[in-house]
Amino acid sequence: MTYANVIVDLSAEAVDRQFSYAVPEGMDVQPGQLVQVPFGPRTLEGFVVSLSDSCNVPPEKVKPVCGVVREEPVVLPDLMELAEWMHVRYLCNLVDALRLMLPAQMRGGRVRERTTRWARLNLTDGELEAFIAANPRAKKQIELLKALKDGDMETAGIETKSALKALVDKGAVTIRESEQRRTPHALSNDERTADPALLPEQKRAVETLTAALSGGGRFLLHGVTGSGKTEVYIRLIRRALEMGKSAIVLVPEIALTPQMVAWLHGRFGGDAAVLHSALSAGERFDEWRRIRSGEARVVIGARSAVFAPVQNLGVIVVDEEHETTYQSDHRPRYDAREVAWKRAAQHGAVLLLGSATPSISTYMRAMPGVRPENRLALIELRQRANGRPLPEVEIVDMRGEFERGNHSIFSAKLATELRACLDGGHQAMLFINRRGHSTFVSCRKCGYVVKCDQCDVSMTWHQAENALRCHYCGKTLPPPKACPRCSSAYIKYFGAGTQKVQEEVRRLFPDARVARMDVDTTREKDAHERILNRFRSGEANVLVGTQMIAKGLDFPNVALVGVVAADLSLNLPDFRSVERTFQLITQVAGRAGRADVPGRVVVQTYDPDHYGIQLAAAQDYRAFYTRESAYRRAALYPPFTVIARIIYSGRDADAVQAAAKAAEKALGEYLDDTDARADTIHLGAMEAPIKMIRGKTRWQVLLKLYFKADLEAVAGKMQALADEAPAGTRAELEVNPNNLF
DNA sequence: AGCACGCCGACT
DNA sequence: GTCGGCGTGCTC
Repeated sequence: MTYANVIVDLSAEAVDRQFSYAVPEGMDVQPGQLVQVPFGPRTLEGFVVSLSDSCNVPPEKVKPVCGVVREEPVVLPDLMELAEWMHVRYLCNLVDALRLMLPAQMRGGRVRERTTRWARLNLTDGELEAFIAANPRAKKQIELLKALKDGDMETAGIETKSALKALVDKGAVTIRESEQRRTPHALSNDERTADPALLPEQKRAVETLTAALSGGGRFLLHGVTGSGKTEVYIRLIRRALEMGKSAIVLVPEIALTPQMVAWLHGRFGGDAAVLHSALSAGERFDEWRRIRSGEARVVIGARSAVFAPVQNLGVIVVDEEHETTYQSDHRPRYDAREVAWKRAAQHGAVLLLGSATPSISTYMRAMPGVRPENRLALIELRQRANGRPLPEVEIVDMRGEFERGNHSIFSAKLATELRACLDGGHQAMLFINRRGHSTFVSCRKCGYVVKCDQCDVSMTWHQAENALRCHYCGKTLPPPKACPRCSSAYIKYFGAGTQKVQEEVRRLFPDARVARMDVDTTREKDAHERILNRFRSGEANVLVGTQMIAKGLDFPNVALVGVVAADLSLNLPDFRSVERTFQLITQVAGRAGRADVPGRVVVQTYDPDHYGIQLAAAQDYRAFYTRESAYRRAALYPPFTVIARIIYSGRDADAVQAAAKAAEKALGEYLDDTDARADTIHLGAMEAPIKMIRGKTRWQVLLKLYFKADLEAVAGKMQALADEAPAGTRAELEVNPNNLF
């Protein structure tokens, strides 16, 4: 007797274990398959994790597998192993990890191959004539038969369905099915673009990397903006394909990197598959199948593409490695960079992390003294591919502007540069890391600031709908006419967002054609592309935007980049705020001067001496790394410690606080009992920096762990505490989260 | 996750 | 006296 050990497709800790089912005679069940099994009173889908000839469950309890959802296994052995690794690493249910391995719609059999049905003539010429003679009155049928003599027809295109049915019943016509792919892009190989020449630096990088294709290796490609990292990826992938291997390219967000997609498509044509959230269920499924079958061997996608079912993996590229989107913010809370590391190791593949501004923790692994198993080899590209120098960056002290009576959001310097840029027929990008018009609304008499009553954040004024909006829960309010606290009429709108910048450009430069790109203007489908196309074509000559415009864009005619308010991200209550600011300024500055037009960058700040801003302006990553890592080490922040927290939330503020306090106490006792106290800093229970979101009070229990601490054990304990959150409260464990708000 | 079993309050 | 609240336990 064969038994199938199945994980049922239910995400609950209580059922996240193997259940054994008998495999009925004649049913072909394999590991990795999706099957249907009886579970209590109902029938569920489940993943077969293994087969065995015996089982240790009383025989009367064992029920049979009732069917297979798909013939071929959906989770290949390597991905099964990866899921098991994630289950341990991220303290998630195994089923949560398994679910990532296939398109969501595939579970529950909600998508299948799309098939086209074709009608084919099943008669010889002689039989056809005999048919006509025998059925002279069947005009429609005869017409159809004659049409089919010229070749098969799609049944969808045949109007006389009754005639077709009659012919099929008589055996004169047969129906065959063919699989049709809903591939969103069909680029033939002859549309491919040619290879540009490589600089010596790029060439050496490609050589080093391709040498590692046979045995594997881990690399950090640190290349200044515009240094041609993409070209290095492409050459490496090409060599992998030549060796019969496949490649995965991870990008932060497909919608924001249309150019990367276009480049890969242009170079790899039909060998490339794209996975992104905007695909329809059918398209996603078909792309997945193209990868699964080996038809597509280059996969590009956001973080979940790290689970693409490629065979014979040769390389995983993680572009813009420092981006926070590689960390999932919901369960399972995996980090695609870590998963990529693990998956590359499984296959002896090359892992290539690329960035102009690597995260501090990644760069640290490329420094001497790191243990070999954690080590990344550093490859540097110091020159821009076009031979141009990096753009010149000027810092403007906005305090001085204010003293000189310039209360505008543009310094004299930025205004002059923008004027010159437009007069020269060039384009400009203005970056401000905040959407909306005014960032907060406050009473000049009593200092009251309008906050969302559901969230602990100030509300932003949006001009288009003349409403105050909360950027956390989306709630809107009409702007107050008088102060809600002191009734004074002196209500003032402070701070600037993208809308205000756009408005000011229009006011001060009537001849400018301004496009704006932020969450508000890109809600509609394809809006990203439309806005970028307007700018690329020159229809717009100023692009105002949030971080969306900071990454990866390559517009040759951009001569000026303005960072309108560099401090916005600097003063956030998070230990990574300086790192974020440095990355943003460096990245956005890199958008200027990418082709023949020299680039200029103006950075406006109220904190001009801050090292984050100074070193970003100097575009000196190494100096920034040295400074920032010294700070992290001294302040015991990651990557020198691990921060773990349980975040409690719920409508009942007292219950949330009590739950957090109880967990604090339980955790403290655990640390004492296990002698882990010395390896950790127990910061205890406290209100979260944002005390409320969507009407739910938030408390956190914070812990820092030194390297020597047993992370797995302590995090396991914290997960157990989170799982025991009392009714009415929710608890979530976060290990090194993206932000600590 | 569901669903059943099971022990204490307000109601036809 | 019953109907039903949701606490605990089980699903191969």
